[in-house]
Amino acid sequence: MARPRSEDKRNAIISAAVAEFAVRGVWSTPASVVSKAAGIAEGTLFTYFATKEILINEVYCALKKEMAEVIMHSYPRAEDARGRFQHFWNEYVNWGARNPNKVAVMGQLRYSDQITEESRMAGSAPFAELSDLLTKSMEEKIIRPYPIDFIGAMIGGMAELTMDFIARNEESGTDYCATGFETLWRGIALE
Amino acid sequence: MARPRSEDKRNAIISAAVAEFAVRGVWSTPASVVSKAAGIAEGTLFTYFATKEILINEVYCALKKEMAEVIMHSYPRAEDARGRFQHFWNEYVNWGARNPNKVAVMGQLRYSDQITEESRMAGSAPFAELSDLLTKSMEEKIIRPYPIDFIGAMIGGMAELTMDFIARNEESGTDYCATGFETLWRGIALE
Amino acid sequence: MARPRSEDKRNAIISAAVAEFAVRGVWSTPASVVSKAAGIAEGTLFTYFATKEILINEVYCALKKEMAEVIMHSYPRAEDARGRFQHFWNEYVNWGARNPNKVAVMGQLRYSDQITEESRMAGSAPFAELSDLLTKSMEEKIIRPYPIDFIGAMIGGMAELTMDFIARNEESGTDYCATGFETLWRGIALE
Amino acid sequence: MARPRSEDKRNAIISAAVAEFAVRGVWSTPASVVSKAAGIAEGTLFTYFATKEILINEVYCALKKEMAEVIMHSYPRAEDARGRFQHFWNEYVNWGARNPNKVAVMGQLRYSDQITEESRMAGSAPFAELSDLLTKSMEEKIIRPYPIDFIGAMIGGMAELTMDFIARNEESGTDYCATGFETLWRGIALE
DNA sequence: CATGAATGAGGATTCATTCAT
DNA sequence: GATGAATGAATCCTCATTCAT
Repeated sequence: MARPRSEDKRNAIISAAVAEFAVRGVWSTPASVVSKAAGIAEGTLFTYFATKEILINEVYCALKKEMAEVIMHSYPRAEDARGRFQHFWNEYVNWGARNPNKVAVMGQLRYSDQITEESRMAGSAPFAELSDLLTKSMEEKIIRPYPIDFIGAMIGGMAELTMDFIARNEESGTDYCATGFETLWRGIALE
Repeated sequence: MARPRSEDKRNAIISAAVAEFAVRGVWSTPASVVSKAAGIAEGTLFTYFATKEILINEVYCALKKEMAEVIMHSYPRAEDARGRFQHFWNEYVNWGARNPNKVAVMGQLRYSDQITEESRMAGSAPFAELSDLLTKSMEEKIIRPYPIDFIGAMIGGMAELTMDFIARNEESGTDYCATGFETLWRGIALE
Repeated sequence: MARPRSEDKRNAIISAAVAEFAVRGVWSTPASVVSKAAGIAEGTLFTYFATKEILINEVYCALKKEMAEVIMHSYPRAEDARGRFQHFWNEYVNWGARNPNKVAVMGQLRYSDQITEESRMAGSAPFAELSDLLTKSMEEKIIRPYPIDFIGAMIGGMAELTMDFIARNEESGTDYCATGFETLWRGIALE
Repeated sequence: MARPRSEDKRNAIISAAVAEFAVRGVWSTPASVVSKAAGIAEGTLFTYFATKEILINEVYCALKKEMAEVIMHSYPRAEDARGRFQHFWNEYVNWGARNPNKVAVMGQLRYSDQITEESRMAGSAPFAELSDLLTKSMEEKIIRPYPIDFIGAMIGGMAELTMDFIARNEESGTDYCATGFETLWRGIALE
């Protein structure tokens, strides 16, 4: 299967898919709506993504990749553990607050069984450094000795919840980002 | 008098819907699959639930109601705040761990815009006492003065994540229920 | 098949059917709507009329019979041909103008192939005397020597059209009934 | 460019619809029967006519248009009023006699409330010249001063009835077309 | 006999995917 | 490669009729 010509078109499709999926729901959005939103013909979509399921998986991976890029771009390898956690938290939460559509789509996809194991692995790869940070911090008794994936899930879950609050309560004076991080940190940090 | 409408059949439909929705996804499960699983004719489903959307809302309400019953059944009004939070946590988390299907369906439904405002209100009504507990505890400086709905969301989110871990790691020796609660409590409690 | 108990209920069903058929169309009106309008249970309708098709045929016959009764009730056997034609015309047209629902339903049924030959014959029987009048008038050179069924159809068609105009233009000052008859009579009368 | 939408196919659908509607009734003919008769897949019908209701309206307009073309094609603007009326009558009646299916369908659609006001206007537009003829003839005291729409309805009603007789009595020696016109003309003409 | 729940064969669409142009 | 018409299986829902109560 040769790569189709235009990378631009591929991206347009993914963007359109995210926008439509967020509003209409992943499972209720016909492929034809995505292609129309992307400004291409119905059939063209299938030269870029052979099936709708593949498109969905690619959307998932694209979103994960974008997230990773945003977060890792300025990852402060020089700071201490807490600082690095906070950096991760801030970048992730703020990215989510700025991109509620993307968060909504990730929410629909995260536990879907249409996402292949392959996609999940591809999606989590860019976060390896974070995983390292977790392991090291635990060895150094900075955070509590709980199962790593459980802590990871708690961080992720709390962050998503937090970005959701920010996006839905823009006018509120509360600094959900800071509040969320403090709560989490008190929960997992030693001492 | 004709055959009365059977409460059993209604329940069978809801159970079947939960089972199928959990496995195939709410939006990908045809009404015909639900009726077959419930052991009734396709048309019969629609004498109990006029549309699929209504069925979905009723499933949501039924699940919320069941959760509330399980949790509130033995709610220890005599204990102190922490004890009552812990009771809520334990009952909720363990119910979820025992009923991963139901949790999966609730997860798909929670943010769906097919759930009407009416259903949401009906679903949250039985949890009024919990909401009280939250307010009072905050007034009494037992928990931190964060926005109540934010704290509520954190409790709910952490609990769901925890029950998910229990269900998926049954063999593990970790006491996720306790770990989760401690983490949460350190995060939100004052002192 | 024994005749079911209540003649009242039978009539209620037919009235309800006429009312609903007129508004919603014969073919778009579910039997359940008719039974509800008649104030009986869905199943009960079928003890009075075994199938919907039979109900439709019975409605047709009932309407024809009512028309005949109204027209023939005061049929002036003493008058001359023109007078008798005019009587027929007036009674028919005015009945139709007073009962637009019934006219609408007859209009839908007249050419339907769901009306059996049997129903058609039963429906035309009460008009035998009129048929006689036509034959005699032709023999006596009062009306033109055209095929009798053609003249009959012209009378019927003009009358229906006229009653329709009356019903739909109640406020108009025009005496459609007289105008229609004059037009018809000039057309078919000799001299 | 993809396959262009085929005008032939569109026409085939309309023809098939007329044929099936005439035999089975407009409301009792499933869309699937029409598509099969037209030799296309069920889904294809809906790329030409988004809903069955739209198909029905298009059938109505197509029939009206065809009628108008047949009648107006050789409209004798040079002749006197009676001649022009007669031309209209002859063309209309003979077209109807040759196309009993189309007449049957028009009969079902004429008073249906599924025909939109838009369709009715589109359908009556080509007959404007006829409407003029009516108005002028009345001003010139050629026909009687009755409401124009009433006269129009009488002409139409008598014509339909006449074409119906021709179609159903082909073997008969009677010249229904002439008989019908004479009857009508005596009825509406002055003098 | 009256009731209305139960049934399941349709019926009008919808939509992922294919394929002629 | 791009297009969008063509396809037909699948879906939600309707409704005439049956039958348990």
